[in-house]
Amino acid sequence: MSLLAELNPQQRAAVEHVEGPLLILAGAGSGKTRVITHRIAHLIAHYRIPASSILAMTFTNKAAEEMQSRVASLLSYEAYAQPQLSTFHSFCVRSLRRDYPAIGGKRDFVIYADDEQLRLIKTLVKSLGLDDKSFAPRQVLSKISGAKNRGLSPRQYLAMASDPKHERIAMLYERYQNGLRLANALDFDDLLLETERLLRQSPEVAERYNQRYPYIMIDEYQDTNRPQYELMRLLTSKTQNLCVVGDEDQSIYSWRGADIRNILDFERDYPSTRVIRLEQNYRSTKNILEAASSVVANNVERKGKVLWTQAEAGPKVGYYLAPEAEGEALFAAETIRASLAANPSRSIAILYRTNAQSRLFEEALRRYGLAYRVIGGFSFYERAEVRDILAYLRVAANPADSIGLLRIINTPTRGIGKSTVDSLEHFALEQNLSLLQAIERGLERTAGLTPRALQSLAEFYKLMAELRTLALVPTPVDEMVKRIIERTGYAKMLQAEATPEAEGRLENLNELINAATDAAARGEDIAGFLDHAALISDQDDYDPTAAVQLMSLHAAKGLEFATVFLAGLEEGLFPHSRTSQSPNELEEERRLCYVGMTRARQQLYLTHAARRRRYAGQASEPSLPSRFLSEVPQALLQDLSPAAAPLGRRYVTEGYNQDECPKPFAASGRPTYNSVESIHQFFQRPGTQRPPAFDPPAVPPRAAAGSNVKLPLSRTGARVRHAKFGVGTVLRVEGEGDQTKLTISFPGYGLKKLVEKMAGLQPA
DNA sequence: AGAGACTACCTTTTT
DNA sequence: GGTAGTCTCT
Repeated sequence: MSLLAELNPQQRAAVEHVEGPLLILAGAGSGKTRVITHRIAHLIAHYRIPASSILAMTFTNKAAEEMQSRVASLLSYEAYAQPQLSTFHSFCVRSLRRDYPAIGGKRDFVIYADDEQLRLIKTLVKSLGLDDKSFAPRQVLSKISGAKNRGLSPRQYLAMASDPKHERIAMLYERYQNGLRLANALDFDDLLLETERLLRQSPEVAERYNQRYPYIMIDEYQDTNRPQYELMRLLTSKTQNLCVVGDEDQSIYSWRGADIRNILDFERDYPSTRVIRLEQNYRSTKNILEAASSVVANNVERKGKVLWTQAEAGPKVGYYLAPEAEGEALFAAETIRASLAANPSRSIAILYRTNAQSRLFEEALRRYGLAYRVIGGFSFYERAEVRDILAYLRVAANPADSIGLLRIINTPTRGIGKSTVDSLEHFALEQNLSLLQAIERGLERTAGLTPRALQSLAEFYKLMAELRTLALVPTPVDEMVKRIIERTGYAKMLQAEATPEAEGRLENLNELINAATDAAARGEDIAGFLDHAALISDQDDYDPTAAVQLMSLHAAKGLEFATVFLAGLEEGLFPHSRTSQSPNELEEERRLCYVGMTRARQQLYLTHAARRRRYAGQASEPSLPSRFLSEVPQALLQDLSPAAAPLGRRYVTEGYNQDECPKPFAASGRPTYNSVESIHQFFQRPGTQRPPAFDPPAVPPRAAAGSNVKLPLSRTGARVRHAKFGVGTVLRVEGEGDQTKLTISFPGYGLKKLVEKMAGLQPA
């Protein structure tokens, strides 16, 4: 049958495997997604397994969607029932919303994401009188999360604590869980752990789920953590028809609890496992594959699979050393411009280790008038105004949510200040009440509050009571959102501000209303909408239509591009300084490098800068080349750096300092990266041909832009049309002449800052 | 007592 | 470049 015809023998074996456990070790670009989607389609079309019996877990919602559509396109008819494709987390939310009461849980819990978790930790750190420098909320949170993922209760954690600091963290852990419980909230870890508990403690539910999903598949298996593993075991205790797909070389989430043992132990826990290796790479050229393989070969902890390809060698891997980080970005922009001029539909990505690096690339691309899209960093649902309105919605749905309440109690400002909130919090803590209850009681007995504060509180309470009533009716979620924006005075506050920023925020709120309208149309209620907002990730924004994509290396997992720039290859940045202490973490960085390199189909560029400023502040500091660079065989590289710069010598040695450059793994007795001297020599080699240096578009001094002739489009309020974004409204005009930059609001795309000259705008 | 200006400190990666 | 926390003015 045609489903199998286009597969190689290993892929085919995987697709035809039906019963019993199957472990697919799939190298980068070996057709992993293809195998999963074909297998699902094959199970349905050939073995007549009902689609509804198949459950496939992915890492992101986007991946789930994509698989869904690929499966649908493989099946010649419209499947009546869809296979269940979802992330672990959304699967858990659905399960708990349905069956949590079976173990005494409440269905109407809220999900505390990052923001709320941190807020809760912060208040706890403060309430225990601890110093938030030695107990940095972020760090505390990750310790707690680590403990949870290892299955340790606060008490067990305390028992293991070997110093006062960890004893305190155990205390915080206990109070944190308590805080969640009081707020009727679950964090991301709890979603998994509580579902696990559900399946363990309710044999009836476990039985039902086992029967419901006799066929289970897991994608990106190398990035699952221990609770996910347990969950998987519980779901497959009956049939063991479990197929997992992973690649230990692409395991990059151990910091989030991903446990490589899940791959290594699989064969032990499922003794009848069949193992299939996919080692033929269909994605990249030989040069790219070889370069990437050489890097990852420096890892000790791996099964050591060898990828091969029939593809041609392709161009060499481009190498570029810029004097400054700005130059690195300009090189990318210039190269992209040339590449798009030759082939406008080429997909291009700039990948970096930290999201903060995106800024320079954005500026360079804007300077070249190139359209781009940033994945990650600040997502829509992380914007303050969006989170504010969502917090109103959450509290309306769940009045116990004190963290949410704290967020909105004085936003927009309504005269409930810090000291009022402080005394409310004290009161709530004393009486063991939620904050909203505390307000209610406080109003009754005016507990030591000023008349003015009481007045404001009474009004706020009335507002929340009204919203609560609406939520109970229940009111459609888009109606709720509109009502909140109106009734809280949020819209009025932003209108009054009358700045471009406020305009943008209003725009975002409109987007939120749109999102809510869509949700309502899909039949989602308030809780459903909130779940959706909490579980959506930046990567779900991924839109393959924009030519240039900017994202972190982590966000690039699972994607591919014709051209990839891997930027910031500098010691301390990549590998990141926080990781180079431990061999394990360093190996993870190296895998991350491997993941990044293998995203490229035809052309890969490795770039770094000799100097870089840590913050937007002044001092730029010397950077050493990343050890990963020296792990790429020299023969595969083509040096594109500007001829003018005396490479290597100056940059590499200047500012070199024994402390900054961690020693090679002396413990293992064999150095895994070259010494500074050899890097030095490596970059010294003569005779490389260099292309002529390029001139970035010049930025003339402001005063020099003499002509005050304003193009007709550059006035605020003008309606313009853009080829990609459609019709939008000009919100702000900066600069003059050729340098005129317009901030334009495009419905559906948000705010864009464009260089007028380059953007090709038409009056609309 | 609250609101707005000012300043130190910061940044890994994210479901 | 951004934000959370502190200081100062109303």
